[in-house]
Amino acid sequence: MRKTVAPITDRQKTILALIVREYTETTRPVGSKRLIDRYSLSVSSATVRNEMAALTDSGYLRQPYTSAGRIPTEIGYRYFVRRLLGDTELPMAEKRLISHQFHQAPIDMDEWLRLSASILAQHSSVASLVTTPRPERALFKHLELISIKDHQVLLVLVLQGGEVRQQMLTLSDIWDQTKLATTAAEITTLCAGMDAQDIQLQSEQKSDLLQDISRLVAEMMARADEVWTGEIYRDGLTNVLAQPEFAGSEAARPALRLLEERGFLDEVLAYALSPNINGVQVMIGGEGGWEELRDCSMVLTRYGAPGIAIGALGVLGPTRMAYGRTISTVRYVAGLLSELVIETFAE
Amino acid sequence: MRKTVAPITDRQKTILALIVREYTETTRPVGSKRLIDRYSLSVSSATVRNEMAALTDSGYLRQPYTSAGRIPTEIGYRYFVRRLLGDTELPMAEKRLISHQFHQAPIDMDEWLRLSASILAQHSSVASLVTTPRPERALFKHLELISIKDHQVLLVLVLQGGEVRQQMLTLSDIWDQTKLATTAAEITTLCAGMDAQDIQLQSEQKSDLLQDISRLVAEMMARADEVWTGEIYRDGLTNVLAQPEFAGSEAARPALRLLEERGFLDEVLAYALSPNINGVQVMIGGEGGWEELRDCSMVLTRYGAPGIAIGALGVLGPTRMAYGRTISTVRYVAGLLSELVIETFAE
DNA sequence: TTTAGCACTCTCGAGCCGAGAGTGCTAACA
DNA sequence: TGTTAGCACTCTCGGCTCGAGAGTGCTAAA
Repeated sequence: MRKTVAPITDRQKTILALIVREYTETTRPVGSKRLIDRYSLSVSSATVRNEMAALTDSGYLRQPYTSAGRIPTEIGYRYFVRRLLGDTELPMAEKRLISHQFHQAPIDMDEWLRLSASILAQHSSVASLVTTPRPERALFKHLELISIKDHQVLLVLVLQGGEVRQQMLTLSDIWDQTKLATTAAEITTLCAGMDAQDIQLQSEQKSDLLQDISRLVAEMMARADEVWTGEIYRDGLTNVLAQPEFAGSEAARPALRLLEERGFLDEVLAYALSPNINGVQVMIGGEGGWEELRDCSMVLTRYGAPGIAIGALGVLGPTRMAYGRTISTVRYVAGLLSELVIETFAE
Repeated sequence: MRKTVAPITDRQKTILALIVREYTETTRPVGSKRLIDRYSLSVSSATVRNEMAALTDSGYLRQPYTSAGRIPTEIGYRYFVRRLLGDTELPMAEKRLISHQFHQAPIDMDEWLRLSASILAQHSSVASLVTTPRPERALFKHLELISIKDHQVLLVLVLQGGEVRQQMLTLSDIWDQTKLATTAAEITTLCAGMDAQDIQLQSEQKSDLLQDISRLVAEMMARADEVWTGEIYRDGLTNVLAQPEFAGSEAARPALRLLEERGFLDEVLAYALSPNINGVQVMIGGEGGWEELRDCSMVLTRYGAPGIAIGALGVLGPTRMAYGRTISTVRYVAGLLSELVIETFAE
């Protein structure tokens, strides 16, 4: 299996790239004849055959059955994406189109996210995934306590960056709105700009209602840090089903099923958001160890700005996807969203 | 086509019910022989054949091809659901199971809704749909204005019932936090318990910042009334794909696609929420005029309590679904959610 | 090292066929 | 008049064969 390091000639690179390209377009195994017919290669089909045999030995290609055309293996795709695929830019016309859609929409983060998901899905005929942005570390901004009924109090916590979290709580005693407002104002002053830990620490010196509430606030902020409670916008799930390789087969179902599972989403998002990862990430054929994604790939990236707010977005499609186009679309949309995040949240 | 009014004997009713039942279990056309084998009918297969021929003439049954078994038509299903299907109750054991799952979960409306979607989906192997609850008419509760940066102000609007809506706005002048807080408090006092229209009306007598803000509040509340901006929880989309009648065919894809379309969801939810509709509604085979749902049915209902908060939930599955079971599950989950809404929001 | 030629392999779709399930009709029966 | 047994007939479905076509690997010559 360590054959991946096998040397690969320039001509083999060309052929591999052509096969990936041809296969992503036709969804059929690519033969030597087809290759020289379609692309003006200066060698004969026999030579191509020899090179293809070599690429097959090295693990970059495979044959679905004896004496059929070749299909890229996961290794082949990976090599293609990492080495052969230059940094493709989205054509200017498409950029303009997308940018136009963005600036037409109402100025509302929710709508922008929904729109991003929709654009990604349509543009590459894949399923898309966009999270809400949030600060890397939740920082306290403002607290409000609103009496709803008897013991019931609505706690509204505003984080720096404008994220709002609410929670209903039941107090053991009854407090009137004035008292609640005073308490909220007090905490707002005391905790301004603090993170979960700071608030937790200093809550210990307080007493009574003040202590209870600020401890709860600390908890809410800690939760905001570790679990992605934000919304996840999805779109185009059915695009994947429309792909010819999944037609009439059940293969796509488990992959789509995964997009409904919180555990999977948390893991994937955590990966995309991890600070040591930069740029657009491509996971080919379930690299992450998710058996269900065998015939699928994901293209993920982070967006936003460190210190302000970050989020993740990405795409799930067949392993045979137009990586160049998809990657550049994902990158471009992430760029647009980043700008919007900065405009909206910067302080 | 007006044959639906054709008289139908008791024996025919029995046979229709058995065919629906048998077909939902086996997914195959049901023949006369199979029917008397499986169920102890006191007549011969020839008699059953005669009755089946009559039911076919009347439009309740159809044959996929000459001399095959029978399948219920949409008319057949509709008759079955409206007339033959009594008010089935969920078995006690299942009720207990579901209720247990509910009371184990954390006390958080979001989680409950997510859980409801998941229970509905799993329990009937269908795709499910659950909206957040909200008051029938948005009523003002509390307003908060938080200075974020220079001209940027975060407006947090709390509606009666605890729904929170936020919006970022840019003011032409710079106001400090104290001034903003005073303004917010003023509006909070003035507008307590009002609806969108009242606020709109009285905003005209005010001036300056006060007028701008309260007009904006009125707009936000009006929007809350007409468009469902709340989250819609979905689950089990892939369950539909797993149904044998959709295996290896593209038929289910357009239906699932519909569940991603805002326009469809808005219409369906508006229907389920319309006050003149009561109880569980069944839409068979795209009754609403949605061509994409030809082979699908929806089971929808409202939940919550009028005057407090209401929401909608439902299910989308193949026309051949276990209506009894599905309807009672939908009804039961709606009941549980209603209780939770009342507990949480009642005042 | 490249290429032409060739025999060989394997899939895919079409066509064929028999088993099986189910029907409608007829005639007898209660 | 409603029910039933018997029967000839119909149609699908799965398995089978088979030939066309695409593609290969090998060999030998350039």
